[in-house]
Amino acid sequence: MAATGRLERVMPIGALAERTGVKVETIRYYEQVGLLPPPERSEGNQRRYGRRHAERLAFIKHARDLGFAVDAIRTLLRLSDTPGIACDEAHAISVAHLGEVRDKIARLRSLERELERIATTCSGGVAACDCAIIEALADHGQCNHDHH
Amino acid sequence: MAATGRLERVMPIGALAERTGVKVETIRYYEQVGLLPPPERSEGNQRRYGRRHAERLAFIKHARDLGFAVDAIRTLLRLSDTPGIACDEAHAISVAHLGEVRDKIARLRSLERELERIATTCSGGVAACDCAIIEALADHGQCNHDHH
DNA sequence: TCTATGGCTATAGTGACTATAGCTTTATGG
DNA sequence: CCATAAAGCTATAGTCACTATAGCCATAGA
Repeated sequence: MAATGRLERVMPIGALAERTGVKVETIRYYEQVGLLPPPERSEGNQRRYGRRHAERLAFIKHARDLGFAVDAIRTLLRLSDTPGIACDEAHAISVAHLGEVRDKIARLRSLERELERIATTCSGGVAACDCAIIEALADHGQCNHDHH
Repeated sequence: MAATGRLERVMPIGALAERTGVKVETIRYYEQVGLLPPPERSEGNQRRYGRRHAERLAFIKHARDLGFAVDAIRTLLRLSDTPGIACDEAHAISVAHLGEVRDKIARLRSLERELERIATTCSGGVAACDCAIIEALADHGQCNHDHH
């Protein structure tokens, strides 16, 4: 008895992992650090997940893929559980993160340019070279680039 | 006696740190992991560095600033100690690293675009919003972007 | 000689997982 | 109905490249 609905949506951790693309160990880790609430357990103490967990984990994965820190995600999740005034804070978090991403892009671009310079100075195989790459690394003065 | 030259170039770890912009703790860490050879010690067991160490540390710092992994730097340093055939391998390392940097830039650009979309959908403060940012994170289907 | 500053070692903490060891549970086929 | 293989469990340690702490010792300048 106690009919559980037409479709049994409950699944073990491996199925959730496969469905969301998050590794089993990582799911357990997210539970441990309080991102994912502890699910029900089977008689034999194994985790059993439902649709809600799958959705929450998808949220977490998406945010992590976007580079949000676990701590920021904790806040975003809290906001998503409190639909009222969520917007302002969520907006601030995204904007701050966007700023960080843009910073990182700018820094990587400047590294790209210097690496290009370094890597093309000596194209390898040349006997007379001893070695431009290593010299470039040794002598920062050659580079007009401020790694801050 | 035992004249040490016109100029005493020997310095303690703090001076080396200041000169190179690498923190004291990080210098000791580099020694521990075998990037920087153990220097001479004073009577009282304090590290005393010379020009060679400063140069090697500058090499390490520059390479780290460029995003080379400590392991890659170990190889580059080995190559720079073996001037003969160094070039090919150094070139390969730089080119591989340049590839990684370009990958990272591409991924960050696509994140930038999605974050822009997310952050501008709801500009904050709007009462009717509940909340576009959080919905965007919850529903990956909205995003035409493949985080791989 | 006193003292402020700096240096020493050893150990633990960071973030976000990942891996391992040594068990127990569950699903499936005979 | 039971054996077995696959999957799950906990607890702990390892990863990378540092960073921080505690508690002690050395050095330089007044």
